[in-house]
Amino acid sequence: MKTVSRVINGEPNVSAATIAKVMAAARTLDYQPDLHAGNLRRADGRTRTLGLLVGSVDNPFAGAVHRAVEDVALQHGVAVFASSLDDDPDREQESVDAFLRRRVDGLILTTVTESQAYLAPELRRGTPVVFVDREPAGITSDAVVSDNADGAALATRHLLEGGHRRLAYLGDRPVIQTARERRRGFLEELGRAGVATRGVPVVDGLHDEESARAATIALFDSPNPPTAIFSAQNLVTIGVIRALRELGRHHDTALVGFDDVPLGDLLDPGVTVVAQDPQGIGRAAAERVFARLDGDHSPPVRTIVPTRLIERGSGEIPPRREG
Amino acid sequence: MKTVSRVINGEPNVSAATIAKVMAAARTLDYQPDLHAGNLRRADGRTRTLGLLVGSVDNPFAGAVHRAVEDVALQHGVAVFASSLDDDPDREQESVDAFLRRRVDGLILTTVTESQAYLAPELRRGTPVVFVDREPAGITSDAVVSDNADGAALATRHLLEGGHRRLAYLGDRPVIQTARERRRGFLEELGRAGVATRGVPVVDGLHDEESARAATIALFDSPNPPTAIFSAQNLVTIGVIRALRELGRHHDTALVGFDDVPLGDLLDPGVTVVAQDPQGIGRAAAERVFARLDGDHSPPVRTIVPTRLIERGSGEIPPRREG
DNA sequence: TTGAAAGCGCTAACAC
DNA sequence: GTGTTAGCGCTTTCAA
Repeated sequence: MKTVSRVINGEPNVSAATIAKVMAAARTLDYQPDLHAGNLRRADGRTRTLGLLVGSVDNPFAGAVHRAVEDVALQHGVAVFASSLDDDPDREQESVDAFLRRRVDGLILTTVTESQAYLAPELRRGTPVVFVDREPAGITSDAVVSDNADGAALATRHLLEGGHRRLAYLGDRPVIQTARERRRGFLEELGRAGVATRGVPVVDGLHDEESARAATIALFDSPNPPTAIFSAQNLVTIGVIRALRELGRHHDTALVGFDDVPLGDLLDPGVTVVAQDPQGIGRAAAERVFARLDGDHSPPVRTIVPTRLIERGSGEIPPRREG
Repeated sequence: MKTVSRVINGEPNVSAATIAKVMAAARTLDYQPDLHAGNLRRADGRTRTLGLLVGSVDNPFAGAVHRAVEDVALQHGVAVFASSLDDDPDREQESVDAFLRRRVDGLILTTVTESQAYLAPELRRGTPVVFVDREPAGITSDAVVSDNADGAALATRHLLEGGHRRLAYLGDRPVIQTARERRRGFLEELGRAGVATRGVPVVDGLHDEESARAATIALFDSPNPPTAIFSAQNLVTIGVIRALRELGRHHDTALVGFDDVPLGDLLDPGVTVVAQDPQGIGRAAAERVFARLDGDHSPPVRTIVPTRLIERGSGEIPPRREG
């Protein structure tokens, strides 16, 4: 009997006796319905599956985003494919293709390609695409991001208010949209404060602890080293901390990082950061996907998840007085 | 023409002209093959999909495992579903069901159920199941684990060799197999060293930073507090560190943790740990799955990934001399 | 309340 | 080299 389908899906109009028989058989055979086979014919065409692309699944920011997405997805009976981007445009394309070939119902993406126009056909087909962490280019779709320029300005203002005038910027590669925004926020805040930006060290292209560490050491190998550092990324902040310790400068050089650092409150000094809210970002992104799936056809939304300054000590170190 | 299939899959015996025509059409229509539809009929029945269940995707240990699994899977063109267990047996069952309904080719599981016998039918069906971090119960299958008892003994021996005799154990809930193993390793090592275990504080059931912090504070609210602590889990270690600082005891109480702690080398004192190798565990587990899929039908293998002691300071603090 | 027939998008097997 | 036919496990539609 093909009434089996009715029983499995809990549809009405089946006699109790039939239900019992089918259930018994299912148990004996360890039957598990094949979701994908059903989806092939099902009216809504949903695979109850979602694709998530993050920086790397082993990075704490991404982990928090992932977890929040999973929690929302779980409530909808949706499973999530997770992949790591590694800031590699080819990997982005391959991951997205892999998701699409598996007919995910929605996409939550951190991207590194110059343009995501390649997603236009999929968007037209009705697949919800939500960008997280970084905003899309060459295409318009929902996005959930931190206000990077604003957060960077907040960090910078904090240092300026502490009396610093010799600041330095250390950040990630400018191909990354958030890196550009954070640098912009830093420079604009200096401008607003009337601090001349020429002569301010702006070191780009740092991607891991080691390059940040080396750059910091180089920075201090100059006649007039900065009294305060704004490090615009996670790993960069850690590299800076290592360097300052090596130089014995961690108690006389102020540091504010963008994005929180694990155990940042237990270090000495505590690490002052502009923290993002990765959980909030993940949740908002997943909710956006499900709203779209539920028929929300309003224009694309840009959701900004606030950042906040957490003072822990390193950002409150006053400028050195020099003779 | 249904020769399309041949072109898409790069099969031989198609003329160049036909290939070109098909490719052009595919491009125009933004065609993406439906992997699942194909799988329905394909001989090998592979979905090129894998299910991974970890403690929580936002925990650093799990993140590293996940990343390693992803890297191996990627080489095989396999996408991975990741879910969080939260040490909840119901969640385990639901996640596994969700994976099975999606016909994953293999399963990599951290479990918390008392018995995983419920997987027997799936195993008989030929789906490779590899247990990670914790060993299976009620069923036999491949497993990739750290040697928990051995690692705990290593940590304990290190403290004993430092001259400590008043040790304390702080660990996770004993429903968790690794927690039991680590406790066993600790107690057995004390026995081997001829240290009486009665009177040694063994605090179980700690699951997060806060409970570990409270337990540590309680420990010091006694006439003869320990001079050395073995904390048998990640978050427990962090809770202990917080408590020791609050008590001003972090420089006169030795501490060795099981499982590494982020930035453990930057704290003061540096955190001595018995580190696991989550990357190695993830890689080995994924390789096991693919070996099984490639036809390896040898008996189940238990792979032990070594732990290692990393001395950073906290574990080398000598016992207090008391008057 | 139940079942039979068709078809989802693809691949297998076998013609042509 | 290319096309045809059948069928994977399910849901849809419609008839009984």
